[in-house]
This record gives sequence, structure tokens and C-alpha cells, in this order.
Amino acid sequence: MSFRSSRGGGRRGRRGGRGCRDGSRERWEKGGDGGASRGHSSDRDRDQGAEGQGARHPPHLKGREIGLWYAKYGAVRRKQADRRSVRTVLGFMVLSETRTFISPAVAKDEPPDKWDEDEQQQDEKEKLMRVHEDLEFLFHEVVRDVSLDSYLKRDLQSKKSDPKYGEMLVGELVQLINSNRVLVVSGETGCGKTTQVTQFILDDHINRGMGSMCRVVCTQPRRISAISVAERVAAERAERVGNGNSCGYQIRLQSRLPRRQGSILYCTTGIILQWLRSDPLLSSISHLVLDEIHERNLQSDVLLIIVKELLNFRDDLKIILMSATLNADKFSKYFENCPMIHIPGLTFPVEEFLLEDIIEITRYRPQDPDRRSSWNRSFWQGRHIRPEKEEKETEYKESWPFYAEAPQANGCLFFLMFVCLFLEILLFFVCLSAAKCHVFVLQDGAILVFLPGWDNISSLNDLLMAQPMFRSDRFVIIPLHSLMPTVNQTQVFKRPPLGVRKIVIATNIAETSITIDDVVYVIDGGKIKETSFDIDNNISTLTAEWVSLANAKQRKGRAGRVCPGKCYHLYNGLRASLMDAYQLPEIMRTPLEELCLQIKILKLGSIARFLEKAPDPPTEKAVNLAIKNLIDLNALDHSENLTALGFHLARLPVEPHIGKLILFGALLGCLDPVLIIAASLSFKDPFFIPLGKEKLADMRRKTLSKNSKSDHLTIINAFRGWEEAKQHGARYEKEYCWDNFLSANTLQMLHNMKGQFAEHLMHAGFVSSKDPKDPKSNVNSDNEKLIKAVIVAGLYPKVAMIRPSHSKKRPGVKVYTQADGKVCIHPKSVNAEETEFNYTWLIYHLKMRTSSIFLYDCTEVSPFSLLFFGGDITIQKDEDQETIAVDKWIVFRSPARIAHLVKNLKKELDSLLEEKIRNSAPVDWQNRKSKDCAVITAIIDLITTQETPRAPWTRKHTYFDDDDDDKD
DNA sequence: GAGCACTGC
Repeated sequence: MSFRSSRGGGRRGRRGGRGCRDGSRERWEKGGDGGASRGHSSDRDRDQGAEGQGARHPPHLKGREIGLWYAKYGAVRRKQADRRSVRTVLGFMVLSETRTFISPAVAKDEPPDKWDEDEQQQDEKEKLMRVHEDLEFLFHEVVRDVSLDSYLKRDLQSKKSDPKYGEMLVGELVQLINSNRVLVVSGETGCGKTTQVTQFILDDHINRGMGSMCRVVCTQPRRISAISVAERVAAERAERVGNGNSCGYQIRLQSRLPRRQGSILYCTTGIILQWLRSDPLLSSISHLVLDEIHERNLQSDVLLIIVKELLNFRDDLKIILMSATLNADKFSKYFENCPMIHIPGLTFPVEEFLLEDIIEITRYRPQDPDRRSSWNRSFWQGRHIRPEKEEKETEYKESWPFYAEAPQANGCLFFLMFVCLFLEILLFFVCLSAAKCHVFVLQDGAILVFLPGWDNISSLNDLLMAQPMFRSDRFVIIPLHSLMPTVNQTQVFKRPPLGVRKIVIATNIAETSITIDDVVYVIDGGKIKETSFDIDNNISTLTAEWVSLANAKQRKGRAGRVCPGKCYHLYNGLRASLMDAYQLPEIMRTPLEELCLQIKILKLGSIARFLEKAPDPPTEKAVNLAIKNLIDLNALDHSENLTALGFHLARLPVEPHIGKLILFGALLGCLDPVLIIAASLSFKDPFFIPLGKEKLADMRRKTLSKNSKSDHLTIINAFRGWEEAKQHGARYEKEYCWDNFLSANTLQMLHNMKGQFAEHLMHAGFVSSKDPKDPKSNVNSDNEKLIKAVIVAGLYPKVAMIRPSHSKKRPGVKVYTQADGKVCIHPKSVNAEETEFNYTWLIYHLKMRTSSIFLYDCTEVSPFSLLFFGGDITIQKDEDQETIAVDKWIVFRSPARIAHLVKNLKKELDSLLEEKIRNSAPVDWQNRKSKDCAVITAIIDLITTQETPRAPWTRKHTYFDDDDDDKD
């Protein structure tokens, strides 16, 4: 068909200059899925319109897209002074949907984008000219054109007889929505449900003269999709996004709001959950559309529970649940078998191959089994299987002999089970020699390889780069991972020049978050990394698991965006038959503390009873553990009520420990630096790591740490460096980021988040200004030791003990936690290879079990900071040693006199802080004579002036600096 | 000696 071969034509190239894929766009926001794909299919239409003159619209288009296609088609024809087709445009605009007026000029244009100023101006000019052109027909008398009439009629009928069009009919959908309180809309990515359903609802209301009664809010799991979908919809409606128009978006710290009534708002799920605090009935919303709920994110699951409850209080609220087809009926069942409607997809067909097919096609025979099987073992880090997955593994092993005998199984399959084929297959795909294989001919298009993690991406990249062929300019190989700078570059979206093959090696980031349009071949490695929570050992885990069928389907779909594609799954049919339909919902594999606080602040009743109502509830044990942790944190009391501290923690949009960090940063007068840490811990650290430059990146971080023995202070240093560089101008900023492997985007986000936290603190009454840098909030901000103590206050009891290592093979230290025993400092930490610590304790935020148990970030902390900001203090006299201990675990040697002084001072501090938190008042640093100030200043002095001790492990097991005798 | 992916008035 003509439109398939039209890719890469001159027209395409010209548009590409400001298109959302390859233009000067810096970020990849537009790469989102869902509704964004709708945008691309329209893009597709445009190309076709340019060349498909005189042709009918492509058969896969429906509804509005047909209108858009003909709008484009019309524009081309108009240039040839053919007025008849202009009327065709109008005709279709009216006929295709019950829709308000759409200017063909804007409808056929790209959604507003962030291209260069010049280009934008140029574009505006072009647009104006086009509007002028388009308006021309308005001044001509409409005369009957019989041939057009019959054409229109035929076309409409043909569309109506097309089942896709029929199902997409506005009427049916709108009628279902109007006559039901809950409706499930199912359809695959690319079917247009995200951009269309909301508009159908609004337009129906407007048509009935009830426009002002309609406020549609549609939730998206990702920030990027909220923006891109809103922009797409606004473009379809011939408007700009936000500015009081009919369509807008809201995500954290960024919004372009539509008018309040008669409008559509796209927002992230988290935004709605925040709204619920001030508007528990969501009374400003008439229709709530929950999109992508099949992904089973924590937030969307929680919103489902709440919405189900909400229906008891709001009989005028309409709920539309949008899900992929595979588990749509689960949601229907959850809402008392509410009706479902299916919208068929628009993507191109993708041919799928399982491992046995691949062997058949490639005629692959392993050549050097020994080498590969060991390579395979290191390639997949499949050593740690989650208990619930073990059963399937056993079943696989038991079924294997039978499967191997079946006719479809190839003789060498058994072997392949252990051997990774990537290099061979990829080689095969891209350098087919006629002698080796006759079956395979590659067409143009990028290859997208899905691998579970950094290591695999790195190994495959190395393997490819070891081949002279792949190093040649016939290939461009792009590793894609959230930690690599490539995620923020446009390169991955660009179409390579003719004759150059693009190979993207990606994690599941390319499954939903980043959409690469020109992918035609997908190689699905079949594994995915998944975080989970090991409830028995009370630890988060990250392991590579077999993908679910839903993942496999999603990956497959990535190949069919521009033309029919092919997807190769590197697992056999037996494996496929044992795969889960879906990944475990996030709510079942994540710690629940923060969620529990949310439930409390939203006054949703008993935590356990609320969570029981989830579509897939977390285990009782998980819930109880979270509650216990919150009680230990003094956020909940024993009757599950929020304490004063808990109340403030629940109001901050961060997890409880980070909330506590923020509060203490405010109370102890080191707001700005502490907010940098808090933002970074709750979002992500700003460091990039280019593939192959891991060592260099480590060194730069180490330099930035300025020997603070702290990842947290390293981030402060990096951030301050960035602030300073930015003041000198954009060029310096860029240079600074580049030199230090920092992401300017992330740093900017952290900066914005700091502002948000400070605003929260001001509203809560803990500081007097919403400026994080306000001097009154920062009297102690240059006190590094105090900042470390505040980190203890926030993150306690996440403490680890340092002991010297006597191993000659691996110098450094040994690290232990109370619950896990020996753990490792993550190699990315600035403390990873540190041998000289000043103290014997570390405080950390994230601990996770992967190949071992790792502390991902940590800060060396002093005894006094643990004593004052840690847990309960006990004083003991064992044999000849007098000791003081925090929670009976962190033991220091100390004379009883000092120990008692510390204990009393700590008691004063506790009651002071409790009082401050209860009455949410800032500490008055001006009045040095006040009791507040006296106690806090005394403690700060102690923490600050404590001598740096001698080599800490010269004293056995316990350590406390006796030199402190003279201080109190 | 190692880093799936998201999100927050």
C-alpha cells in the first residue's frame, strides 16, 4: 500500500524538522504511550495524505482520524485549486462525529511543541497562511455536487459497515456512559481511547446544551503521557492546551489548566489522590476516567478502592475505567459487573516468533557450548528466584522432557534453555549471508532489544562493539536505561539515514515510557527486573524475572507503530504457557507505610479494612508490618490514630522517613541543604552514568563528596555547584553538568521540589518563608555535622555498623545491620571503597537485596548524632565497662556521668521537639535566652565540636570518645 | 564492584 512505502519521503523529512520525533526537541516527553500513539497514527495519516492523492483513507482509520486524514487530503487538493475536496473536508468533519467545529488548519497540525523560537515563528506564519487558505471556502456559495453527495454517502456507509467504526461510534459509548455509573472501556494502546473517550463525553454534553455540567478528569500513570495526551487533544480541538481552554493538564509542579467547567483535564493519578485531601467527594468532577489501570500501579489501585467507595456518596459521578483487553473483565467484576465496551486497536499487525521458531528460521546451532553457558549464567542474573515463582520453575523443569519430545520442539531446545542467544540472533538478523539463511530478509526499521538491566545492556553493547561490522557507520547502537544520559537525548528518536540500522538496547523503559516510532523489529529477552518486598526478611528485593504475557504483548506492540513488524521472544512455548498473565500488582509487592499514612489522612477508616477492599489486597502480614513501622516512627499511636508527627508526615508528599527529615531540617535551621537531600531521596539522585564511563563517573562523585563520607552531602555539593554554575549562564551550567555527569533536568526538578516542600512547611507553620534559602530557616546550614545529625533524625533506625576488614583480598570495611547481618555498601556510593572512616556508624535510606544486600546511599554519622536523634537510650554497666546504648544495639563506651547527662539532654530535646511539632512552630533563633534555643544550641554545640577521634576500630566493639568528658 | 520503571494540590 502506498502509505507504507511513503515513510522517509521528502515530505516526511521536511516535517521532521519540527516534528515531535526528530526536531530540535530536547526531551522525550512526547514519547509517551497511550493517547500519544493516537497522535502518531494521525501523523501517519498526514504522510499518507501528502502522497495518497485521489485515494481513499487507509482502512485502519476510524472516526475522527478519518476526518483528520481528509482534512489533510483536502489541504493538498486545495493547493491544486480543487474546491470540491474542500467540501469533502467539511462533509467529513460534520459526518464523522457529533463534534464541535474543528478548524482543519489546526487539526492537521502537529500538537504544540517546544521547537526553537525561530521555527515556532515560522510555523505560526505558516499556520496563519493556512488558516487563511482554509477560510477561503467560507466565502463561496455552497452548490450541490451530486457526485460528492454519493461519494459521501458511500463512504459513510462503508464506515458504518466496518465493525471498528461501528464500535467506535460516539453514540454507543456516550449512551453507555450516560446510562451507567461505571463503564469499562477496553482496548489496546493505539486504539485512541485516551484521546477520544474524554472528548466524546464533553462534546455530548455540549451538544445537549449541558456543557457547563461537564468536567472530565482523566488520570494517567506517567507525567509525560498526561502532557502529551492533553496537547494532542487540544490540537484536535483546534485549541492550545490550558489557558482556560477546553483541555489542560496538571502534574506535580507543572500545570496548564483548562476552564473549570465544560472541560477535560489530564492529570497524573497522584494529583487526584492529593485532591482528595481537600475535596473528598471530588465534587468538582463529573466524569472520572482512569486510564491504563491494567498496569496495576499502586496509585491507580488505591484510587480504584476510593472511587468504589465514593460511588456510595455521589450518585451523579460517572466512572470510566480504561484498560488493556487482557484483564478488562477483572475491573468489571470489581465494580459489580459493570458493562464493558471494546475498542479495537489501530496498530499494525506484528508477527510473533518463539524460540523454537527462531531456531528454525536462523538454523542456529550452538558452536561452543561451554563458553556460552557460562556467559549465559553471568548474563542473566537469575540466581535469586522469588518464592512464589519457584513453583513455576519446578513445573517448567518437570514438563520439559515431554515438551522436548513434541514435534514443535527443536532438537537443540534443551540446550538453548541455558544458553543466551542474543549475539547470535542479532548477528543473524543484521548480517544475513545468503549462505547461512535464505528465509530472512530484513526491511528498513529499527531493532529494539528488551533486556532486564544495566549489566545485560552493557554486555550486549560490548559484544556488538567487538564486531567490526557493528562499529561501522552502517549501525547506530543506542543503550537505553534510566541512568544513562541517552534517555534525555533525541538521538534515540531520530530516524537514521538510509542504509543505517538503528539498534536500541533497552530496559522496560521502552515498554511504556519511551516510544521509539520507527521500531519494526523487537527482540524480547523475556526477562524483566522487578522490585518486590520480602516480607519474611523485611527487605526490598530487585530480581530479574520472566516477563508476564502482558509485558510480552506490550513489547510486541512496540514493533507495529509504523508498519507491520516482527517480534522475537527468546523463550520457548513451554515457558510462554507457564507465564503469568500479568505482573503482580504493585500494591502486593511494595512497602505500605506511606500508603497507610495516606489512608489515615484521608480519613478512610481502619487501614486493614480499607486495604482488604483492593482488587488484589496486600497480605495481612504486610499491612501489619507497615503499621508497626509507623508506630515505631511515632507517626501512629497504638489505636492507629495519627500522632502530631504522623499528621505532618502524611501531609508531605514524600515517604515518612523523608518527611521526618524535612521537618527536622526546618526545626534545626538547616532547611536548604536538607531539602536538597529530601528531594533527591524521594525523586532520584541527579547523577548520570554513561555506559563505559562508570569509573570516571565514580571518580567525579568522589571528588564532589569533598571527603564528607556521605552520599547525601555529595548531592548537596553537586547541587550547590549547579546553582553557582547556573548563575554564570547556560553555557556554564551545561559544562558543569557534563563534567560532573549530572542531569540538569533532574537538578531542576529537585530545585522545584524544594520549593514545594518549603511551601508545605510554611503552611504547616514550621518556617516563616516559602523560600528554602530564607536566612531565618538556614541559621545552621553551613554546619555539616549538624546536617548529618538531621539525616539521622530523619532516617533512623536505618543504621549500619562499620567494622574493619582484615581481608587482604578486598580492602575496605565490613558493614552490618541489626536485622540482616553483613551487608554491602553499594559500589555507586562514595563510601564504597572508603577505608578511613571517622566513626563506626552509617545511616542510609535505601537498602535492597539484589545479588547481595546493598545500602544504596549512606552517610557516616557520629555517636552524638545517634544518641540525640536515634532511639531510646539505656545506660548499663557491664563488668568493668560503663556503656550508653541506643535501642540496645548501638553501644558506646561512656562514663556513667556523661551517659546520664546525655540521656537527660536527649529527654529535654525530645519534649521540646514534640512540643514544636504539636504546635508546629519554628524555633526562635533570635532569642538566645529562650529555653528552646538553649537546649538546641547545647546539643548542636555537642554535635559540632565533638573531636574527630582516632582510628575508630582500635577500640573493641564499642567506642565513645572519652575526650568529651569536659563538655556538657 | 553494580544501578527495572513510575509517582505526589
